[in-house]
Amino acid sequence: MGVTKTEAFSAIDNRIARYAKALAHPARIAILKLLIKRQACICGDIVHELPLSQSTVSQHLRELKKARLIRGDIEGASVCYCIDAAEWAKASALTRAFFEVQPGAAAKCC
Amino acid sequence: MGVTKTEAFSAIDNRIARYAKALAHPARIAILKLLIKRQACICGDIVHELPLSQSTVSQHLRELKKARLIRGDIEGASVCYCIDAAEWAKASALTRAFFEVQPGAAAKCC
DNA sequence: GAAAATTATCGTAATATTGCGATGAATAAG
DNA sequence: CTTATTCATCGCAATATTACGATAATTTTC
Repeated sequence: MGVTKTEAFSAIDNRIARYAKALAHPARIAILKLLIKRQACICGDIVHELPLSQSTVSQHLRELKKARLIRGDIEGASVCYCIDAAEWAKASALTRAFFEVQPGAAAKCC
Repeated sequence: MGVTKTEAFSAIDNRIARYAKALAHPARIAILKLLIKRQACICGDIVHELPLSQSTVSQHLRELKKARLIRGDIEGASVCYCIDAAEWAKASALTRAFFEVQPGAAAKCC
């Protein structure tokens, strides 16, 4: 149904999935990398760096905002985006914890 | 268009996005956790552990297989699934590298 | 104030995702 | 051989995603 049975899964699992969903598109990976690289925030420069239309980039930024990974501060006529450090740390920690469980134990199948 | 401009982004960004997409659903997080927890692989036990129908679980397993994060070995009438250790390590490393760039520098906005 | 620049949002189109029941294919059990 | 078990796949319905152009809302510049 294109609709996820959110309530059927744990809060942690939903949260990891939420972060993963935000990263599930190369454009959003590229945007986040840009925001990190320039440290200070960027506005519509992102549009010029990506091979996508302005409206599409805006939509991706909105997705990232929805996942709380970035913030956008209005700066005159333009908007300044940046990584939300707290949420970023949370996403990083949860994802790492998820991947780090039993690093080698997964090797053998049946 | 529901279609991603894959060719417009770097191989690394596409790869991270591919892994993230596989993790972008709580059911798949739960499945992976199960596979890790039981070390050895499982088959349709997954269906009994999740509040989803057999066909839906099968579809999620297929997604995970598409991302190469798991493998499925036929074991008589049933199928044994397990984490693909090599790919798992790659996903872990790429994701970690992505998150670890400039841990604190993202704090300040404009 | 009028024109230009910067973003967000709306509308549309194409495709993807999520979920389920039903059906198939394969092996195991009787 | 027939029947049950196990799993994948098909078909369907509802919704979501990706992308773009057009438009609207701000703000700056002239």
